[in-house]
Amino acid sequence: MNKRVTIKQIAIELNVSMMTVSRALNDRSNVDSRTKQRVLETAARLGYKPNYVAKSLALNKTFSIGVVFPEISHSFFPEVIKGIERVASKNEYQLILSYTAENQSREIQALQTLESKRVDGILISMAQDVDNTDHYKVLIDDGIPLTFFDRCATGLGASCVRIDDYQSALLVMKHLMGLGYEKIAHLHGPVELELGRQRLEGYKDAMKSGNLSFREEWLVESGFSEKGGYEAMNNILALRKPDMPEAVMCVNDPVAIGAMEAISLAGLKVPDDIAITGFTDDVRAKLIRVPLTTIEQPTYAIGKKAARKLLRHIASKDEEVEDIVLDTRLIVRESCGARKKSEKLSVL
Amino acid sequence: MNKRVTIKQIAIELNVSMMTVSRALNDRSNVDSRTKQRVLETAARLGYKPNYVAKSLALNKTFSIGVVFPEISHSFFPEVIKGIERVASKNEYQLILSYTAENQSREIQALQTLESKRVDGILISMAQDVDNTDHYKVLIDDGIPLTFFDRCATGLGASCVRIDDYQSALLVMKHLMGLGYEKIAHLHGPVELELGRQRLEGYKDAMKSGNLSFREEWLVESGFSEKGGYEAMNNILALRKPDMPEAVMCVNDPVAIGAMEAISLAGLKVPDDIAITGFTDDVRAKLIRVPLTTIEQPTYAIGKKAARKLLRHIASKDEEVEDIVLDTRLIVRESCGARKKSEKLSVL
DNA sequence: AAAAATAATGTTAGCGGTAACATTTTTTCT
DNA sequence: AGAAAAAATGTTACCGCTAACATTATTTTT
Repeated sequence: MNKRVTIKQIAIELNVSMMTVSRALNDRSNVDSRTKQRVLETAARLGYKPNYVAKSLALNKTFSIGVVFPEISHSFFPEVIKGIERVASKNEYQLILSYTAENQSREIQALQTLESKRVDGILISMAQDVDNTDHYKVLIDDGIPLTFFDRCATGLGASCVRIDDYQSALLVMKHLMGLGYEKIAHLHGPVELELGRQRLEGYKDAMKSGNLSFREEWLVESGFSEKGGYEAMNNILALRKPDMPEAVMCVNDPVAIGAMEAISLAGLKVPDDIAITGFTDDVRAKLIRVPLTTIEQPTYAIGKKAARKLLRHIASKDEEVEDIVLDTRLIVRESCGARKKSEKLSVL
Repeated sequence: MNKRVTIKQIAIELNVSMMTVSRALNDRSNVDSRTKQRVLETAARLGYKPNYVAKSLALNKTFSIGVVFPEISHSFFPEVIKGIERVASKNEYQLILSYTAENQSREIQALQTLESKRVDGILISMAQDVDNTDHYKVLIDDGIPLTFFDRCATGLGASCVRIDDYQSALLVMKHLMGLGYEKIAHLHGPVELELGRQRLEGYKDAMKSGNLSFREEWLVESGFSEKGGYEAMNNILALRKPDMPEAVMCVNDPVAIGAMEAISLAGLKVPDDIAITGFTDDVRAKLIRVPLTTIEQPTYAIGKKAARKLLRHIASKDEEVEDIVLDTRLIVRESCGARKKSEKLSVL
């Protein structure tokens, strides 16, 4: 391995100053075009590779943004990251990814490291068990642009790109209630997260507006995983017959899938015995035995919008803090019996 | 935003030299314990955050590794990355991710940027359309540890973590042939990739060893996507009846899923009319209407092993170059009729 | 208690690049 | 042609931190 080529060596080679070389390499205006030419040639000949570490130190800018996310196994976050990557790479930013596994301490650790790496900004989707926002405040106080996506912290003066969880929950509930379901349960996400609260509120308000009373036992926290959904559903299934809900609105698709598994193992059928709804439109939602009625989120767009917003925050300290809310869409499949009913109708 | 706290400020505050502060912060042995105590306290009080950019420049080490991968939408790579992340974060390395979208020029660009960012090493899975390996050689010549995973370039003296594609292909073929299929087609991946060639060789050798003749029309390149599988399958379906294969071995699950779509749209049934096999065990494989017989890869383990190997290369220039081959397993589901047949058997 | 060994701290220089200002060269203008 | 303006290049200092060597303070040894 040859010693790394530096600007200095190019300068010596051409008998000019380092600054001239630097200017030529960065395509500044005030360099003689012939000089620039010679510099470029020599750089190529010697195999010069700029050292971004040194450049970052001198410029106090790293051209990298941190992306902190809680989960990677399911389809939502990879797709969001793809959107982020698209925008970042177009703007010559690199992504430093940190996975938190839904764990607050890992999240804190990740943010500290990213700050020490002096990333120019951070995109973050909160971990499930985050119970306070001090570690975000530190970053904001230190002037590091921070933009949330999907799972946002409120009241910190940071931008956020998300869907309208409350309205989307209403959408789902309207659908269920329109199909005549009255006893509706909700496997909800962590109430520490705004997203969990909003979907829960949507559920409650929909029940209220439909004059439907609900039992406390119909509210079970499930987290966001299949396992959580499975266990939460088993709590529901353990209820006495008269207390058993006819439909269950799940906080997301993995939970819904876990719940369906529990229902199936209990010898019951979806949607005949219990209707199920999801949220997210996981790749699996349309493929499972009973395709899942769910909310479609503009996943890729969330990533792109979030990245764009962050880049604007990076470009200007005065960029306005925004709460960007993207539209969702209800996808009706078979897990609530709607399709079947309409099929029946068409047969009539 | 307060000005950033540096070692210098701590040094002035305590009236010691910067070196003493540096040593204390890095927990070196030869610092008076009381001094160390005072430094740590002051650092905490002032809100000192180490600047890794400066540290990296001084030490010529960035504690970050680049991960270059071609696809993120399906489940394979996210799972591998999860494995990589696990090992990296345990060793206090950060991941800089670069997504190439199966595109060689993006791959080249990504590698250049990573080199300029002076990552300590790079993990890479080749893009589909890579047709030469010069850009890898540059890195290797520059002494940057490079380890391939899943899709490896051979003959470059770089370590590689992968499965045995040839043997796995044989496994699939043996299964099909054991079920009595003789007219077997293969939707193959790009032959530029070792992986594509190996699976293709496995197919050919299996046919040969079974004394089965095959037509050239049964070999169709499909790439790695659903769309590619769909289109390639349509080529097969356009064959005259007597030339039609009874089974199709697909290079991976997305291709198999695309192929099944094409078959279904052609009004045919899997496995009754045509049997299908996949490769990868995508999350969807067991969920689709006709669950897919496929090869299970130790995805997470590939990530972990690759990361460990790379870290060892980083730690020592003398680390032996290895070709690490992990075991796979055939998962028999219903897309070849095997399950059904055995069910029939049990009824008898 | 003086010499030797050890521990603690300090000094200098450099990692590779760039901003800001200074100087020299070239061009433009009257 | 000489002054002024513009263009090209050079010099100095610094970004924040650490290695390597130098020095000073402390402890150990006989």
